[in-house]
Amino acid sequence: MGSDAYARIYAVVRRIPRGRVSTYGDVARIAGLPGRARQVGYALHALDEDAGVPWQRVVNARGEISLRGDTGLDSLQREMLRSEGVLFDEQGRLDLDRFAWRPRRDSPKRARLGVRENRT
DNA sequence: GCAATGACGCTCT
DNA sequence: CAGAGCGCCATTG
Repeated sequence: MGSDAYARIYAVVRRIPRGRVSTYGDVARIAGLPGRARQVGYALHALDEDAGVPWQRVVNARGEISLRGDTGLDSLQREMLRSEGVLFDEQGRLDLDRFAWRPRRDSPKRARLGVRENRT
């Protein structure tokens, strides 16, 4: 534990703006750990509550909350995201084309879809 | 050190 | 579009 990889992962997650989300695979890739999406899951699982890392902004590539329901964290994550303006459909999924965070380059396509601001 | 597990992802059906 | 299968690799028992 205490590995440098975890620190990189946390640093990337901290960069995700409020009202946006990223995926495990994207976080891994941005952190310089391509193909290690699962390690992102381990890192977030071992995370403390008061670590100041917005773990709720990380979802899987389907735009769905990937937590298992037995801990109750899945509902917590959905609530936190909803309070940030991230909307879920009836299938419990969010639209990655609208809410996915794309660092280093802002796609005009996404801007056209109305992501530039979150107004309830 | 081997086998099973998992907050994942991509491809094929 | 949904489900199943396979690949991936750090972590755990």
